[in-house]
Amino acid sequence: MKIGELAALVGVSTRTIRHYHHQGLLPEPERRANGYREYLLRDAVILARVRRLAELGLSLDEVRDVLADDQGKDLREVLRELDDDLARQQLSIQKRRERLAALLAETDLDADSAVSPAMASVLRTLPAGGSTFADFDREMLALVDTTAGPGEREAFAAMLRPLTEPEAVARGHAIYARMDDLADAAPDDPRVAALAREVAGHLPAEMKAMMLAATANGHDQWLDEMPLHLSPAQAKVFDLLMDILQEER
Amino acid sequence: MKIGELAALVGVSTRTIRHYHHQGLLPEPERRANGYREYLLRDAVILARVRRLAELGLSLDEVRDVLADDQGKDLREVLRELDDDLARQQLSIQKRRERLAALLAETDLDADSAVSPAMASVLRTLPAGGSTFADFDREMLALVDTTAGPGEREAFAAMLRPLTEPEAVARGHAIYARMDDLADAAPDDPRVAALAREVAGHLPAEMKAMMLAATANGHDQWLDEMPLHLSPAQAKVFDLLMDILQEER
DNA sequence: GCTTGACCTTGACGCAACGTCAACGTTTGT
DNA sequence: ACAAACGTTGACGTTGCGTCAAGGTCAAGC
Repeated sequence: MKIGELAALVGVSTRTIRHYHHQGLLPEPERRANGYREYLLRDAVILARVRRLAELGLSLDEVRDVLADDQGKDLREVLRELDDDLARQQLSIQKRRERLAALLAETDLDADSAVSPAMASVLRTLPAGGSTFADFDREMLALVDTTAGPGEREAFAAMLRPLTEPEAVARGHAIYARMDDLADAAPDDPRVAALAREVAGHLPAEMKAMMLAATANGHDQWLDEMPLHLSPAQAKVFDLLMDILQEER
Repeated sequence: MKIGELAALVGVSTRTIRHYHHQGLLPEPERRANGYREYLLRDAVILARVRRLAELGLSLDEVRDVLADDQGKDLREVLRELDDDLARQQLSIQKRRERLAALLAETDLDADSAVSPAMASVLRTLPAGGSTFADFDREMLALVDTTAGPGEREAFAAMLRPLTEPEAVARGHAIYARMDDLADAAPDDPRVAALAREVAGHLPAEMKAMMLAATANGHDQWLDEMPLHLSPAQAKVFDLLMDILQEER
Protein backbone atom coordinates (compact mmCIF):
# COMPACT_ATOMS: atom_id res chain seq x y z
CA MET A 1 0.00 0.00 0.00
CA LYS A 2 1.03 3.62 -0.43
CA ILE A 3 1.90 5.99 2.36
CA GLY A 4 -1.48 7.68 2.41
CA GLU A 5 -3.24 4.38 2.73
CA LEU A 6 -1.02 3.29 5.57
CA ALA A 7 -1.59 6.61 7.26
CA ALA A 8 -5.37 6.27 6.98
CA LEU A 9 -5.23 2.68 8.18
CA VAL A 10 -3.31 3.43 11.35
CA GLY A 11 -4.74 6.89 11.86
CA VAL A 12 -1.73 9.16 11.58
CA SER A 13 -0.58 11.74 9.05
CA THR A 14 1.79 10.94 6.22
CA ARG A 15 4.13 13.50 7.73
CA THR A 16 4.23 11.47 10.91
CA ILE A 17 5.19 8.34 9.00
CA ARG A 18 8.00 10.08 7.18
CA HIS A 19 9.10 11.57 10.48
CA TYR A 20 9.30 8.11 11.99
CA HIS A 21 11.35 6.94 9.03
CA HIS A 22 13.70 9.83 9.60
CA GLN A 23 13.97 8.94 13.28
CA GLY A 24 14.57 5.28 12.54
CA LEU A 25 11.41 4.17 14.29
CA LEU A 26 9.95 2.59 11.20
CA PRO A 27 12.22 1.02 8.59
CA GLU A 28 12.08 2.53 5.11
CA PRO A 29 10.15 0.10 2.93
CA GLU A 30 10.90 -0.90 -0.63
CA ARG A 31 10.26 1.66 -3.33
CA ARG A 32 8.18 1.22 -6.44
CA ALA A 33 9.66 2.06 -9.81
CA ASN A 34 8.28 5.59 -9.49
CA GLY A 35 9.89 6.18 -6.13
CA TYR A 36 6.75 5.69 -4.05
CA ARG A 37 7.16 3.82 -0.79
CA GLU A 38 5.51 0.41 -0.88
CA TYR A 39 4.24 -0.65 2.54
CA LEU A 40 3.33 -4.11 3.72
CA LEU A 41 1.10 -5.16 6.56
CA ARG A 42 4.16 -5.63 8.74
CA ASP A 43 4.80 -1.92 8.52
CA ALA A 44 1.31 -1.20 9.70
CA VAL A 45 1.86 -3.48 12.67
CA ILE A 46 5.12 -1.77 13.58
CA LEU A 47 3.63 1.67 13.11
CA ALA A 48 0.68 0.80 15.29
CA ARG A 49 3.06 -0.38 18.01
CA VAL A 50 5.02 2.84 17.82
CA ARG A 51 1.84 4.84 18.11
CA ARG A 52 0.63 2.87 21.08
CA LEU A 53 3.81 3.55 22.99
CA ALA A 54 4.00 7.17 21.85
CA GLU A 55 0.44 7.83 22.91
CA LEU A 56 1.23 6.50 26.34
CA GLY A 57 3.62 9.40 26.58
CA LEU A 58 6.96 7.83 25.71
CA SER A 59 9.30 10.08 23.78
CA LEU A 60 10.25 8.82 20.34
CA ASP A 61 13.75 8.15 21.64
CA GLU A 62 12.32 5.97 24.37
CA VAL A 63 10.08 4.21 21.89
CA ARG A 64 13.11 3.42 19.78
CA ASP A 65 14.97 2.06 22.79
CA VAL A 66 12.06 -0.10 23.82
CA LEU A 67 11.64 -1.46 20.33
CA ALA A 68 15.38 -2.04 20.08
CA ASP A 69 15.92 -4.45 22.97
CA ASP A 70 12.67 -6.04 22.14
CA GLN A 71 12.97 -8.44 25.04
CA GLY A 72 10.37 -6.60 27.06
CA LYS A 73 13.06 -6.61 29.73
CA ASP A 74 13.60 -2.90 29.61
CA LEU A 75 9.99 -2.20 28.76
CA ARG A 76 8.61 -2.67 32.24
CA GLU A 77 11.30 -0.47 33.67
CA VAL A 78 10.48 2.33 31.27
CA LEU A 79 6.78 1.96 31.87
CA ARG A 80 7.27 2.20 35.58
CA GLU A 81 9.33 5.34 35.21
CA LEU A 82 6.65 6.72 32.95
CA ASP A 83 4.00 5.96 35.50
CA ASP A 84 5.97 7.75 38.19
CA ASP A 85 6.30 10.65 35.86
CA LEU A 86 2.59 10.75 35.21
CA ALA A 87 1.88 10.51 38.91
CA ARG A 88 4.09 13.53 39.49
CA GLN A 89 2.33 15.40 36.73
CA GLN A 90 -1.02 14.59 38.26
CA LEU A 91 0.11 15.97 41.56
CA SER A 92 1.48 19.14 40.07
CA ILE A 93 -1.69 19.69 38.06
CA GLN A 94 -3.71 19.09 41.18
CA LYS A 95 -1.71 21.72 43.03
CA ARG A 96 -2.06 24.16 40.16
CA ARG A 97 -5.79 23.68 40.09
CA GLU A 98 -5.96 24.34 43.79
CA ARG A 99 -3.99 27.54 43.40
CA LEU A 100 -6.24 28.44 40.52
CA ALA A 101 -9.34 27.86 42.57
CA ALA A 102 -7.95 30.08 45.31
CA LEU A 103 -7.07 32.72 42.77
CA LEU A 104 -10.52 32.56 41.23
CA ALA A 105 -12.18 32.86 44.60
CA GLU A 106 -10.03 35.88 45.34
CA THR A 107 -10.62 37.68 42.08
CA ASP A 108 -14.34 37.23 42.47
CA LEU A 109 -14.10 39.69 45.32
CA ASP A 110 -11.36 41.95 44.14
CA ALA A 111 -10.27 42.60 40.59
CA ASP A 112 -6.79 43.82 41.42
CA SER A 113 -4.53 41.21 39.90
CA ALA A 114 -1.25 42.87 40.76
CA VAL A 115 -1.22 41.73 44.34
CA SER A 116 -3.38 39.49 46.42
CA PRO A 117 -6.59 41.12 47.70
CA ALA A 118 -5.37 40.81 51.25
CA MET A 119 -2.24 42.76 50.42
CA ALA A 120 -4.17 45.20 48.28
CA SER A 121 -6.35 46.16 51.21
CA VAL A 122 -3.28 46.66 53.37
CA LEU A 123 -1.55 48.79 50.76
CA ARG A 124 -4.63 50.93 50.41
CA THR A 125 -4.37 52.11 53.99
CA LEU A 126 -0.62 52.30 54.41
CA PRO A 127 0.84 55.81 54.17
CA ALA A 128 1.92 56.67 50.65
CA GLY A 129 2.04 60.38 50.08
CA GLY A 130 5.14 61.51 48.26
CA SER A 131 7.69 59.70 50.37
CA THR A 132 10.46 58.01 48.44
CA PHE A 133 10.92 55.46 51.14
CA ALA A 134 7.22 54.74 51.32
CA ASP A 135 7.24 53.89 47.64
CA PHE A 136 10.20 51.63 48.20
CA ASP A 137 8.44 49.91 51.07
CA ARG A 138 5.28 49.40 49.08
CA GLU A 139 7.22 47.82 46.26
CA MET A 140 8.97 45.54 48.66
CA LEU A 141 5.70 44.42 50.15
CA ALA A 142 4.22 43.86 46.72
CA LEU A 143 7.24 41.82 45.75
CA VAL A 144 7.04 39.64 48.82
CA ASP A 145 3.35 39.20 48.16
CA THR A 146 3.78 38.08 44.57
CA THR A 147 6.60 35.69 45.37
CA ALA A 148 4.93 34.12 48.39
CA GLY A 149 2.88 30.96 48.29
CA PRO A 150 -0.93 31.27 48.41
CA GLY A 151 -1.28 30.56 52.10
CA GLU A 152 1.67 32.74 53.00
CA ARG A 153 0.12 35.78 51.37
CA GLU A 154 -2.79 36.00 53.76
CA ALA A 155 -0.55 35.34 56.73
CA PHE A 156 1.81 38.05 55.62
CA ALA A 157 -0.97 40.56 55.06
CA ALA A 158 -2.48 39.67 58.43
CA MET A 159 0.87 40.41 60.00
CA LEU A 160 0.73 43.90 58.57
CA ARG A 161 -2.80 44.59 59.75
CA PRO A 162 -1.79 46.38 62.96
CA LEU A 163 0.08 48.90 60.81
CA THR A 164 -3.14 49.93 59.09
CA GLU A 165 -4.79 51.34 62.17
CA PRO A 166 -5.03 55.12 62.20
CA GLU A 167 -2.46 55.66 64.94
CA ALA A 168 0.02 53.31 63.30
CA VAL A 169 -0.49 54.98 59.94
CA ALA A 170 0.40 58.35 61.38
CA ARG A 171 3.42 56.93 63.11
CA GLY A 172 4.47 55.11 59.92
CA HIS A 173 4.14 58.31 58.01
CA ALA A 174 6.60 59.97 60.36
CA ILE A 175 8.99 57.06 60.11
CA TYR A 176 8.98 57.23 56.32
CA ALA A 177 9.72 60.95 56.51
CA ARG A 178 12.63 60.36 58.86
CA MET A 179 13.90 57.67 56.53
CA ASP A 180 13.75 60.07 53.63
CA ASP A 181 15.76 62.53 55.70
CA LEU A 182 18.53 59.98 56.03
CA ALA A 183 18.98 59.75 52.27
CA ASP A 184 22.14 61.82 52.37
CA ALA A 185 23.15 61.31 55.98
CA ALA A 186 26.26 59.53 57.18
CA PRO A 187 25.86 56.04 58.70
CA ASP A 188 27.02 57.29 62.10
CA ASP A 189 24.46 60.08 62.20
CA PRO A 190 22.75 59.98 65.64
CA ARG A 191 19.35 59.97 63.91
CA VAL A 192 20.11 56.48 62.58
CA ALA A 193 20.15 54.72 65.92
CA ALA A 194 17.15 56.67 67.12
CA LEU A 195 15.14 55.75 64.08
CA ALA A 196 16.07 52.08 64.41
CA ARG A 197 14.68 52.08 67.94
CA GLU A 198 11.55 53.86 66.77
CA VAL A 199 10.99 51.28 64.07
CA ALA A 200 11.59 48.46 66.54
CA GLY A 201 8.86 49.90 68.69
CA HIS A 202 6.57 50.31 65.72
CA LEU A 203 6.65 46.87 64.18
CA PRO A 204 4.19 44.18 65.25
CA ALA A 205 5.72 41.40 67.28
CA GLU A 206 4.79 38.77 64.73
CA MET A 207 6.59 40.63 62.03
CA LYS A 208 9.71 40.91 64.07
CA ALA A 209 9.62 37.20 64.68
CA MET A 210 9.32 36.57 60.99
CA MET A 211 12.19 38.86 60.15
CA LEU A 212 14.39 37.12 62.68
CA ALA A 213 13.34 33.72 61.40
CA ALA A 214 14.05 34.78 57.83
CA THR A 215 17.58 35.94 58.57
CA ALA A 216 18.31 32.94 60.77
CA ASN A 217 17.01 30.69 58.06
CA GLY A 218 19.62 31.37 55.43
CA HIS A 219 17.17 33.73 53.78
CA ASP A 220 19.57 36.36 54.76
CA GLN A 221 19.32 37.92 51.36
CA TRP A 222 16.08 39.76 51.79
CA LEU A 223 18.03 42.63 53.22
CA ASP A 224 21.15 42.30 51.13
CA GLU A 225 19.28 42.37 47.87
CA MET A 226 17.89 45.85 48.19
CA PRO A 227 20.60 48.30 49.27
CA LEU A 228 20.72 49.63 45.75
CA HIS A 229 18.03 52.07 46.66
CA LEU A 230 19.02 52.62 50.23
CA SER A 231 21.57 55.14 51.29
CA PRO A 232 24.29 53.90 53.67
CA ALA A 233 22.53 55.53 56.59
CA GLN A 234 19.23 53.94 55.65
CA ALA A 235 20.89 50.56 55.34
CA LYS A 236 22.40 51.10 58.75
CA VAL A 237 18.96 51.59 60.21
CA PHE A 238 18.08 48.09 59.08
CA ASP A 239 21.31 46.66 60.47
CA LEU A 240 20.68 48.25 63.84
CA LEU A 241 17.05 47.19 63.73
CA MET A 242 18.06 43.61 63.29
CA ASP A 243 20.51 43.90 66.18
CA ILE A 244 17.75 45.23 68.41
CA LEU A 245 15.43 42.43 67.41
CA GLN A 246 18.09 39.86 68.23
CA GLU A 247 18.61 41.39 71.64
CA GLU A 248 14.89 41.51 72.34
CA ARG A 249 14.59 37.84 71.75
CA MET B 1 20.21 45.88 40.48
CA LYS B 2 21.87 43.92 37.69
CA ILE B 3 20.25 41.16 35.74
CA GLY B 4 21.86 38.36 37.70
CA GLU B 5 20.67 39.82 40.95
CA LEU B 6 17.16 40.20 39.69
CA ALA B 7 17.26 36.64 38.44
CA ALA B 8 18.42 35.34 41.82
CA LEU B 9 15.84 37.43 43.62
CA VAL B 10 12.89 36.14 41.66
CA GLY B 11 14.30 32.70 41.03
CA VAL B 12 14.65 32.53 37.26
CA SER B 13 17.58 32.42 34.86
CA THR B 14 19.01 35.53 33.23
CA ARG B 15 18.14 33.95 29.93
CA THR B 16 14.51 33.86 30.98
CA ILE B 17 14.56 37.55 31.82
CA ARG B 18 16.06 38.47 28.46
CA HIS B 19 13.55 36.20 26.81
CA TYR B 20 10.73 38.07 28.51
CA HIS B 21 12.22 41.34 27.32
CA HIS B 22 12.27 40.00 23.81
CA GLN B 23 8.66 38.90 24.15
CA GLY B 24 7.58 42.23 25.55
CA LEU B 25 6.50 40.75 28.86
CA LEU B 26 8.91 42.80 30.88
CA PRO B 27 9.89 46.31 29.75
CA GLU B 28 13.55 46.88 29.00
CA PRO B 29 14.96 48.90 31.90
CA GLU B 30 17.39 51.80 31.69
CA ARG B 31 20.95 50.99 30.86
CA ARG B 32 24.01 51.98 32.80
CA ALA B 33 26.86 53.72 31.03
CA ASN B 34 28.46 50.33 30.37
CA GLY B 35 25.37 48.93 28.74
CA TYR B 36 24.28 46.81 31.69
CA ARG B 37 20.57 46.73 32.39
CA GLU B 38 19.67 48.54 35.59
CA TYR B 39 16.63 46.99 37.29
CA LEU B 40 14.42 48.53 39.92
CA LEU B 41 12.17 46.87 42.43
CA ARG B 42 9.20 47.47 40.13
CA ASP B 43 10.78 45.16 37.60
CA ALA B 44 11.06 42.45 40.21
CA VAL B 45 7.38 42.89 40.99
CA ILE B 46 6.40 42.65 37.35
CA LEU B 47 8.68 39.70 36.76
CA ALA B 48 7.27 37.90 39.78
CA ARG B 49 3.76 38.44 38.44
CA VAL B 50 4.71 37.04 35.07
CA ARG B 51 6.23 34.02 36.70
CA ARG B 52 3.19 33.39 38.85
CA LEU B 53 0.92 33.36 35.84
CA ALA B 54 3.36 31.37 33.72
CA GLU B 55 3.77 28.75 36.42
CA LEU B 56 0.04 28.34 36.54
CA GLY B 57 0.36 27.12 32.99
CA LEU B 58 -0.51 30.21 30.96
CA SER B 59 1.44 30.60 27.76
CA LEU B 60 3.55 33.71 27.53
CA ASP B 61 1.13 35.09 24.95
CA GLU B 62 -1.71 34.66 27.39
CA VAL B 63 0.31 36.22 30.16
CA ARG B 64 0.91 39.22 27.95
CA ASP B 65 -2.78 39.50 27.19
CA VAL B 66 -3.75 39.26 30.83
CA LEU B 67 -1.19 41.87 31.81
CA ALA B 68 -2.33 44.08 28.95
CA ASP B 69 -5.98 44.57 29.85
CA ASP B 70 -4.95 44.75 33.43
CA GLN B 71 -8.51 45.14 34.58
CA GLY B 72 -8.71 41.58 35.80
CA LYS B 73 -11.80 41.46 33.63
CA ASP B 74 -10.32 39.04 31.16
CA LEU B 75 -8.26 37.33 33.81
CA ARG B 76 -11.02 35.27 35.30
CA GLU B 77 -12.09 34.11 31.90
CA VAL B 78 -8.60 32.95 31.03
CA LEU B 79 -8.20 31.27 34.38
CA ARG B 80 -11.42 29.39 33.92
CA GLU B 81 -10.35 28.16 30.51
CA LEU B 82 -7.06 27.15 32.00
CA ASP B 83 -8.80 25.20 34.72
CA ASP B 84 -10.89 23.37 32.16
CA ASP B 85 -7.73 22.59 30.29
CA LEU B 86 -6.05 21.24 33.38
CA ALA B 87 -9.11 19.17 34.19
CA ARG B 88 -8.93 17.62 30.75
CA GLN B 89 -5.25 16.92 31.20
CA GLN B 90 -5.94 15.27 34.52
CA LEU B 91 -8.47 13.02 32.90
CA SER B 92 -6.21 12.06 30.04
CA ILE B 93 -3.35 11.35 32.40
CA GLN B 94 -5.67 9.27 34.50
CA LYS B 95 -6.65 7.22 31.48
CA ARG B 96 -3.07 6.81 30.43
CA ARG B 97 -2.12 5.59 33.87
CA GLU B 98 -4.93 3.08 33.75
CA ARG B 99 -3.76 1.80 30.40
CA LEU B 100 -0.26 1.68 31.79
CA ALA B 101 -1.37 -0.30 34.81
CA ALA B 102 -3.12 -2.77 32.53
CA LEU B 103 -0.04 -3.01 30.36
CA LEU B 104 2.18 -3.54 33.36
CA ALA B 105 -0.06 -6.25 34.73
CA GLU B 106 0.03 -7.94 31.35
CA THR B 107 3.76 -7.78 30.86
CA ASP B 108 4.32 -9.22 34.30
CA LEU B 109 2.90 -12.41 32.95
CA ASP B 110 4.11 -12.31 29.40
CA ALA B 111 7.08 -10.45 28.05
CA ASP B 112 5.90 -10.30 24.47
CA SER B 113 5.37 -6.63 23.85
CA ALA B 114 4.46 -6.91 20.20
CA VAL B 115 0.90 -8.00 20.83
CA SER B 116 -1.27 -8.35 23.88
CA PRO B 117 -0.73 -11.52 25.90
CA ALA B 118 -4.21 -12.72 25.04
CA MET B 119 -3.45 -12.43 21.34
CA ALA B 120 0.02 -13.88 21.84
CA SER B 121 -1.41 -17.03 23.30
CA VAL B 122 -3.83 -17.32 20.40
CA LEU B 123 -1.12 -16.79 17.82
CA ARG B 124 1.01 -19.44 19.47
CA THR B 125 -1.52 -22.15 18.73
CA LEU B 126 -2.80 -21.00 15.36
CA PRO B 127 -1.35 -22.85 12.38
CA ALA B 128 1.71 -21.15 10.97
CA GLY B 129 3.92 -23.56 9.06
CA GLY B 130 5.15 -22.11 5.81
CA SER B 131 1.84 -20.90 4.48
CA THR B 132 1.90 -17.47 2.85
CA PHE B 133 -1.69 -16.90 3.71
CA ALA B 134 -1.17 -17.95 7.30
CA ASP B 135 1.50 -15.29 7.65
CA PHE B 136 -0.84 -12.75 6.16
CA ASP B 137 -3.56 -13.75 8.56
CA ARG B 138 -1.28 -13.54 11.56
CA GLU B 139 -0.19 -10.08 10.57
CA MET B 140 -3.76 -8.96 10.20
CA LEU B 141 -4.62 -10.30 13.61
CA ALA B 142 -1.59 -8.60 15.14
CA LEU B 143 -2.57 -5.35 13.49
CA VAL B 144 -6.10 -5.50 14.79
CA ASP B 145 -4.73 -6.31 18.20
CA THR B 146 -2.34 -3.37 18.33
CA THR B 147 -4.88 -0.91 17.04
CA ALA B 148 -7.68 -2.05 19.33
CA GLY B 149 -8.46 -0.48 22.65
CA PRO B 150 -7.43 -2.30 25.84
CA GLY B 151 -10.76 -3.92 26.54
CA GLU B 152 -11.32 -4.81 22.93
CA ARG B 153 -8.13 -6.82 22.76
CA GLU B 154 -9.22 -9.46 25.22
CA ALA B 155 -12.65 -9.67 23.64
CA PHE B 156 -11.12 -10.12 20.22
CA ALA B 157 -8.71 -12.78 21.41
CA ALA B 158 -11.53 -14.57 23.22
CA MET B 159 -13.44 -14.61 19.95
CA LEU B 160 -10.58 -16.47 18.34
CA ARG B 161 -10.26 -19.06 21.11
CA PRO B 162 -12.42 -21.69 19.39
CA LEU B 163 -9.95 -21.64 16.51
CA THR B 164 -7.14 -22.78 18.80
CA GLU B 165 -8.63 -26.14 19.60
CA PRO B 166 -6.80 -29.05 17.97
CA GLU B 167 -9.56 -29.90 15.50
CA ALA B 168 -9.94 -26.29 14.46
CA VAL B 169 -6.21 -25.88 14.05
CA ALA B 170 -6.08 -28.80 11.65
CA ARG B 171 -9.02 -27.45 9.72
CA GLY B 172 -7.48 -23.99 9.63
CA HIS B 173 -4.27 -25.45 8.36
CA ALA B 174 -6.14 -26.96 5.43
CA ILE B 175 -7.93 -23.70 4.74
CA TYR B 176 -4.68 -21.79 4.63
CA ALA B 177 -3.29 -24.32 2.19
CA ARG B 178 -6.31 -23.98 -0.05
CA MET B 179 -5.97 -20.22 0.10
CA ASP B 180 -2.37 -20.48 -0.96
CA ASP B 181 -3.48 -22.61 -3.86
CA LEU B 182 -5.68 -19.79 -5.08
CA ALA B 183 -2.77 -17.39 -5.39
CA ASP B 184 -2.72 -17.70 -9.16
CA ALA B 185 -6.26 -18.87 -9.75
CA ALA B 186 -8.95 -16.95 -11.58
CA PRO B 187 -11.77 -15.39 -9.54
CA ASP B 188 -14.34 -17.68 -11.10
CA ASP B 189 -12.42 -20.82 -10.22
CA PRO B 190 -14.89 -23.28 -8.63
CA ARG B 191 -12.55 -23.72 -5.69
CA VAL B 192 -13.27 -20.12 -4.68
CA ALA B 193 -16.92 -20.61 -3.80
CA ALA B 194 -16.20 -23.94 -2.14
CA LEU B 195 -13.55 -22.39 0.04
CA ALA B 196 -15.81 -19.50 1.02
CA ARG B 197 -18.39 -21.99 2.25
CA GLU B 198 -15.73 -23.92 4.13
CA VAL B 199 -14.52 -20.77 5.87
CA ALA B 200 -18.06 -19.77 6.73
CA GLY B 201 -18.48 -23.12 8.43
CA HIS B 202 -15.16 -22.76 10.20
CA LEU B 203 -15.49 -19.33 11.81
CA PRO B 204 -16.99 -18.94 15.28
CA ALA B 205 -20.43 -17.36 15.32
CA GLU B 206 -19.26 -14.39 17.36
CA MET B 207 -16.60 -13.58 14.85
CA LYS B 208 -19.06 -13.66 12.00
CA ALA B 209 -21.26 -11.26 13.92
CA MET B 210 -18.38 -8.91 14.43
CA MET B 211 -17.38 -9.01 10.80
CA LEU B 212 -20.92 -8.19 9.76
CA ALA B 213 -21.16 -5.42 12.30
CA ALA B 214 -17.86 -3.97 11.15
CA THR B 215 -18.89 -3.82 7.51
CA ALA B 216 -22.33 -2.47 8.36
CA ASN B 217 -20.76 0.10 10.57
CA GLY B 218 -18.95 2.10 7.94
CA HIS B 219 -15.78 0.27 8.94
CA ASP B 220 -16.00 -1.21 5.54
CA GLN B 221 -12.35 -0.61 4.96
CA TRP B 222 -10.96 -3.50 6.88
CA LEU B 223 -11.38 -5.62 3.82
CA ASP B 224 -10.66 -3.01 1.22
CA GLU B 225 -7.35 -2.05 2.73
CA MET B 226 -5.68 -5.37 2.30
CA PRO B 227 -6.17 -6.68 -1.22
CA LEU B 228 -2.65 -5.65 -2.07
CA HIS B 229 -1.49 -9.03 -0.92
CA LEU B 230 -4.47 -11.00 -2.02
CA SER B 231 -4.84 -12.42 -5.45
CA PRO B 232 -8.13 -11.72 -7.20
CA ALA B 233 -9.34 -15.21 -6.41
CA GLN B 234 -8.43 -14.85 -2.75
CA ALA B 235 -10.20 -11.52 -2.57
CA LYS B 236 -13.24 -13.18 -4.14
CA VAL B 237 -13.29 -15.70 -1.33
CA PHE B 238 -13.73 -12.86 1.11
CA ASP B 239 -16.46 -11.28 -0.97
CA LEU B 240 -18.38 -14.51 -1.15
CA LEU B 241 -17.81 -15.13 2.50
CA MET B 242 -19.40 -11.83 3.38
CA ASP B 243 -22.33 -12.65 1.13
CA ILE B 244 -22.83 -15.94 2.91
CA LEU B 245 -22.70 -14.28 6.31
CA GLN B 246 -25.29 -11.75 5.25
CA GLU B 247 -27.60 -14.53 4.08
CA GLU B 248 -27.10 -16.51 7.25
CA ARG B 249 -28.26 -13.64 9.32
C1' DG C 1 -3.62 14.11 -26.27
C1' DC C 2 -4.59 17.31 -22.61
C1' DT C 3 -6.13 19.02 -18.46
C1' DT C 4 -7.44 18.49 -13.76
C1' DG C 5 -7.04 16.88 -9.26
C1' DA C 6 -5.31 13.85 -5.96
C1' DC C 7 -1.26 11.63 -4.59
C1' DC C 8 3.72 11.09 -4.14
C1' DT C 9 8.78 12.91 -3.52
C1' DT C 10 12.54 15.69 -0.79
C1' DG C 11 13.75 19.82 1.70
C1' DA C 12 13.19 23.37 4.81
C1' DC C 13 11.04 26.55 8.06
C1' DG C 14 7.80 27.19 12.18
C1' DC C 15 6.05 26.39 17.03
C1' DA C 16 7.11 27.24 22.85
C1' DA C 17 10.06 28.44 26.22
C1' DC C 18 13.81 28.78 27.12
C1' DG C 19 19.13 26.08 27.51
C1' DT C 20 23.45 26.50 25.85
C1' DC C 21 27.42 27.85 23.43
C1' DA C 22 30.11 31.67 21.11
C1' DA C 23 32.78 35.71 21.07
C1' DC C 24 33.60 39.57 23.38
C1' DG C 25 33.59 43.66 26.93
C1' DT C 26 33.27 44.85 32.27
C1' DT C 27 33.75 44.44 37.00
C1' DT C 28 35.64 42.53 41.02
C1' DG C 29 38.75 40.31 44.11
C1' DT C 30 43.53 38.89 45.31
C1' DA D 1 47.91 42.64 36.95
C1' DC D 2 45.42 38.96 36.04
C1' DA D 3 41.82 35.56 36.58
C1' DA D 4 37.12 34.64 37.77
C1' DA D 5 32.74 36.03 37.48
C1' DC D 6 29.32 38.56 35.24
C1' DG D 7 27.38 41.46 31.42
C1' DT D 8 26.26 42.15 26.19
C1' DT D 9 24.12 40.37 21.61
C1' DG D 10 23.41 36.61 18.42
C1' DA D 11 22.36 32.24 17.04
C1' DC D 12 21.52 27.35 17.18
C1' DG D 13 19.30 23.08 19.75
C1' DT D 14 15.34 20.87 21.77
C1' DT D 15 10.23 17.85 20.65
C1' DG D 16 6.98 16.13 17.42
C1' DC D 17 5.35 16.91 14.08
C1' DG D 18 2.34 20.94 10.81
C1' DT D 19 2.82 23.37 6.88
C1' DC D 20 4.39 25.37 2.74
C1' DA D 21 7.48 24.94 -1.53
C1' DA D 22 8.51 23.04 -5.83
C1' DG D 23 8.09 19.74 -8.17
C1' DG D 24 7.01 14.33 -10.36
C1' DT D 25 3.15 10.57 -11.04
C1' DC D 26 -1.21 8.62 -11.90
C1' DA D 27 -6.21 7.95 -12.99
C1' DA D 28 -10.19 9.96 -15.00
C1' DG D 29 -12.78 12.74 -18.11
C1' DC D 30 -12.83 15.91 -22.35
